[in-house]
Amino acid sequence: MEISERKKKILTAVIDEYIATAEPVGSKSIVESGVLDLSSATIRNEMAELTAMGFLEQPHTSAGRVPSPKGYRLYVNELMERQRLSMEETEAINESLGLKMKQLDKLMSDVGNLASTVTNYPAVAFAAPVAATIRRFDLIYVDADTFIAVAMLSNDTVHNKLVHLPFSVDQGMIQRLAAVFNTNFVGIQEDKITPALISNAERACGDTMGLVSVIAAFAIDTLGKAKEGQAYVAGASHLLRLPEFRDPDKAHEVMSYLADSEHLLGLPNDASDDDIQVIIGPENVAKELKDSSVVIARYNAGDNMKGIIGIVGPTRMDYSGVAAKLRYIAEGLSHVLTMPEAPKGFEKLQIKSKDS
Amino acid sequence: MEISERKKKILTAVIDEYIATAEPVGSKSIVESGVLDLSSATIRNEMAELTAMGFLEQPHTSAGRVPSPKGYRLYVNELMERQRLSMEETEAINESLGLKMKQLDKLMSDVGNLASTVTNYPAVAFAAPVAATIRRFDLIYVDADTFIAVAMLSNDTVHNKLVHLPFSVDQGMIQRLAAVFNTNFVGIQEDKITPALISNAERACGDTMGLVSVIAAFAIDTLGKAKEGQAYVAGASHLLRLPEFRDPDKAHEVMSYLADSEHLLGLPNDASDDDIQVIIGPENVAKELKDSSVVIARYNAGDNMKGIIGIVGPTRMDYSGVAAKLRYIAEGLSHVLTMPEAPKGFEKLQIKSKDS
DNA sequence: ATTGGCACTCAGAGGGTGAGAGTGCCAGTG
DNA sequence: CACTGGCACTCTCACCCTCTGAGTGCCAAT
Repeated sequence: MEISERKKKILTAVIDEYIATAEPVGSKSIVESGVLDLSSATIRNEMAELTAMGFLEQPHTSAGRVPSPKGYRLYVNELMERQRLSMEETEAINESLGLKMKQLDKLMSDVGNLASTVTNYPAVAFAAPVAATIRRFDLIYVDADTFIAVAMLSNDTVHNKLVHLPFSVDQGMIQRLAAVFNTNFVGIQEDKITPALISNAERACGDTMGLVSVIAAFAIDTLGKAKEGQAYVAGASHLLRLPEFRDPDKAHEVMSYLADSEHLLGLPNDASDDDIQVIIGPENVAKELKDSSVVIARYNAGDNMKGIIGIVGPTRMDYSGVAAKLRYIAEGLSHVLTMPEAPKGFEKLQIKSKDS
Repeated sequence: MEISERKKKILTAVIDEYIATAEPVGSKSIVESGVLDLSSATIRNEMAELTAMGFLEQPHTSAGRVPSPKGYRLYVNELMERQRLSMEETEAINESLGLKMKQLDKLMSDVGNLASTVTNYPAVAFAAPVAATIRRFDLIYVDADTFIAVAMLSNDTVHNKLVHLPFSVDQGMIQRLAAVFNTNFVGIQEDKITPALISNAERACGDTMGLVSVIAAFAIDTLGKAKEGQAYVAGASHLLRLPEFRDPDKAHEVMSYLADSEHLLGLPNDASDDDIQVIIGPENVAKELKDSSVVIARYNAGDNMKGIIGIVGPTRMDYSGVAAKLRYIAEGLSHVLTMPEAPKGFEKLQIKSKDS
């Protein structure tokens, strides 16, 4: 079944209108939009056919048409025009990106907030789970019963933990521990940290008080976090602004789904494209999102770590605008994150820290 | 104006009933509750007086009574009984607490989640802002153009930052930098980090490439975070479950208020009590919360850092239950956080890391 | 002081109605 | 033959009205 050029134009007009108003679109408003020089009767006939072909839907006999998921899909794939951002928008984004610290794990919640603010939809940001290993290990001696464990992972994130002990250790022991961890725990994956390995390490540095266990627990925890990924949601309350979520039960369903980060990490399973990915309504595996659409962009943070940033909204979403904004943010992020730290003048930093 | 014992009993019955049902309470249901052996007419008279005294309110002439903020206040201060937690509840809380890492800044979101789950209300958790100083500074050399900056603050939190440079530095320089920072930047507050100080430090270690600035920016950022405190919200979607937030506009108002952590940090300004603090409806300074109540508990994390955990809900809140749960969590936390790290057997840690 | 009774009030549910928006179809037209 | 104007038809939604029932306030009786 072919779809004529004219039908495409009508479909586009219907979707644009519906995205703007959230109300079923009648033949008359298409005529008024002026994209086609036809009478409403002709449009009606065409719309009837589009309905028969499954691109539009009719809430009830005497209402206008509403795009179906299939309609949105065609729109996203072919019809929508690539939107450009306004000066204000690009500037706002640039500014936010410039101010941020450059470490992915600390960045995610900020990026989520940024995306949510810019799009007016809830945003989810997460680091794609990777099987990370420890690249480097340090123990910093603070005082007799306190030290800091620092682990740098293969994905370029750094984690630390302050450890208070109920007994004293001397600085030599700390150094031995660090050395042992750097030889035995570096480069291995989480599941390779076995009780046997621990015992070995304990013997190697003469630890009888379970210090190795404490540090190993930290290592496992840290690697576990990397493996599971971590997700943030920002701006969930934007949902309540939208007419399709005025029903509190529906809003609650989606919001509690988003609140559980386990769910979110399942979102981008079919990682493939470099570009924007759009998941429309029923295409979502999760039934809680069957009336919602998700737009996802990926960004790179060095070789080993990928971040994902997504927007959740109703199927009637401003796909074009959201895609443009996400694309811009993701590109900017990749750029910022892969660039080395450029020392700047201090004055600038001072100002920045004040209005943050 | 005295309030008789009998009036108190009636008020308590009205509030308990209203908390449970969210609907105006009539004289008849008080009789049925069986707390007093009186006829509905007598109760009516008493309720009329309670209304005149301002403890109850009437939505309209022929509806039952609803507690006023003044009524809730009396209830919270005098009438409500201290609830005990069930075995299941205490166990659930204990388990969650036991599994957590012991660093306050990493703990907050977890604690928020816990509180929200246990109470079924949205929870906010934040570290009380303190004017922290850096207690200790370390730079870890990774490779020629990469190092890790680690700062331990006076409030016993540790922050790190991975720094990639667009040029090389040698290990000696890193050591000089660390030494300079440890002599010049330790023990001072954020606003004492001036351009003059930076220049001095630059001269002291012969830095011409802005390295000192980069590290100083990290210091400022870290101290700034401590000074501003940091807030997390968990379980905001619980609001939507409640009849008083079925109006999406109202829900939106409160949720977006909660989403902005700046607002939250203003909440506990009048820190004073050691115990639970209850803020009822219009007692809130923020007008967005004028129909909501906030229950706050404080916990200690070492000498210099205080954490706060709060629950936000409608004025019709299960004050007694929420207070009991928060109290329990806060006590447990204080306990866990002030205890030194007790090394445990590895098997336990292994299991723990799997089901987390 | 307490109670049973009664008249009164008022929000909210239920039901009927009309307006308006939109459709489908058909006959007419260039 | 594609397009259009017109018309009958459909259906939702907003509005209004009525009626019910819960709850009150007050009063006379105990």
